[in-house]
Amino acid sequence: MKDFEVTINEYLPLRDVVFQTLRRAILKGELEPGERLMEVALANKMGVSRTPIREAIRKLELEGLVIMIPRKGAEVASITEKDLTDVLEVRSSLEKLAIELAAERIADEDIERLKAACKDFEEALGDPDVTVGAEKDVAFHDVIYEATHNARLIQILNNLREQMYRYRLEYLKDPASHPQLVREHQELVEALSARNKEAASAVMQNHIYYQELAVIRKIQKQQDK
Amino acid sequence: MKDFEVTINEYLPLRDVVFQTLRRAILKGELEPGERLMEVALANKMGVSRTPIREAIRKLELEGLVIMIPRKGAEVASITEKDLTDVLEVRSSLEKLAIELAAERIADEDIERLKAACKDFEEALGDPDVTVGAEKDVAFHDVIYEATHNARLIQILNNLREQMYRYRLEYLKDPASHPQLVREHQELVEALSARNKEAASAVMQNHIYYQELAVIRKIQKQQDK
DNA sequence: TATTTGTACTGTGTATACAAAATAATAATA
DNA sequence: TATTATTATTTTGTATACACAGTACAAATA
Repeated sequence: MKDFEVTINEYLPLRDVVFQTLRRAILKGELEPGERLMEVALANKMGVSRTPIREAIRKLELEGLVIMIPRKGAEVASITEKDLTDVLEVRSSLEKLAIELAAERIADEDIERLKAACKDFEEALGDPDVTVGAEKDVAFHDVIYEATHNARLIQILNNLREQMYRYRLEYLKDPASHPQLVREHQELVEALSARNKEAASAVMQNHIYYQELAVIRKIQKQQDK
Repeated sequence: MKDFEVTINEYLPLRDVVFQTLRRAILKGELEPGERLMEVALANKMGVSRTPIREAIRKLELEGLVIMIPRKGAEVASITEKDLTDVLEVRSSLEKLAIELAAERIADEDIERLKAACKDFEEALGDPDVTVGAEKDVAFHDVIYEATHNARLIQILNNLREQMYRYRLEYLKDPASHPQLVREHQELVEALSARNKEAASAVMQNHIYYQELAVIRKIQKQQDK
């Protein structure tokens, strides 16, 4: 009867569908900061009742993506440059921790996965659609995250990364920077293969630093206009 | 009419009351890991309907304090030693970041607040009720957190600290360690006053280290029994 | 006896109903 | 005309209702 084991696994409560949808919309900027999230309107638009909407909002609230005004409802939290630099400050510190832990703990098979991910990224840069490259970049860094074997660290880093979702493409848009990115990835692979903590850390700090510059430049440009 | 401006401010939706209640109960261990959170039962016990209960559970879910089993409901997440060491690993890294940022950014008036908090803590250690000391310890470290002027960092650190809520008293229970704690606090005050990043960082790392030892000892003792 | 089928029951997932607060709009008054 | 009262309207906060999945247990069947 094996043939009928179709994966009907993908069960998701409506609240989680709504949660992910709203989350993505906020991070993409489709829902603008300050915009009110009105339950009935959203419910109608998404073809569900208020209940799943409200439960999704509870999660967004805890994540800080929406703020609640008592008896007035939820509105999209506005992200200031300060918010983002705060995130970047924490993130770069934790990225440093992650790469150091990874250098200590990475398993041999993960090194193989890392090499593959590195190659994938390089190839993806050829694609005119930058999102392809962005995805492969995420995948590469995910391998490093997982090599830390610290679930909590991974969770926080993923969250911080998502906070910057709408800027994630910035550092890939300029093809002139691609060779450097590839080189840094390769250096990371090398350093991790050699379990060289210091080298890996140094490369990573540089790697992150340029991404941050790109993001901050972008923010400031946005604010000017 | 000033006289009647009694702070009726403290409006809290039921969902948040429920959230805080459950959260505290889980962190204290009153709700045991693996225990099911059944909505009607909780609703009856707390004298509310299922709705606020469910919304509170959504937040607990995102925080990782409960895990959802599809169509079966929520149960209290079990915290393993691995979970806690993961938390500690991240926390000590971020405490290091925090103290360094604080050393760079602390304002003069915050140094005064810090000195006061330091004294409060010392006095509180005389109290036979260790929770008093714990509170003052939290207050002291809060001043340092705030001195970082990084809201996101503060939020994450507060969260990590709460994860260890049930172990927070361990390092205060042995009076023999009190002099060292006080000394370290004083050294932190000194280093921060002098804006000496390296010194502050060194003291903090030591300070955290011993707390971690106490917590880990406690966990292992719990697991043995 | 072992296995299946049916049935009742429990509890979640979602929708709807109702009450109270906030806001906007309109009428009334000085 | 400006300002206050009054009334609708909108929207949240909370409670309740209903449908369906999951489970346990008993009856039926081989």
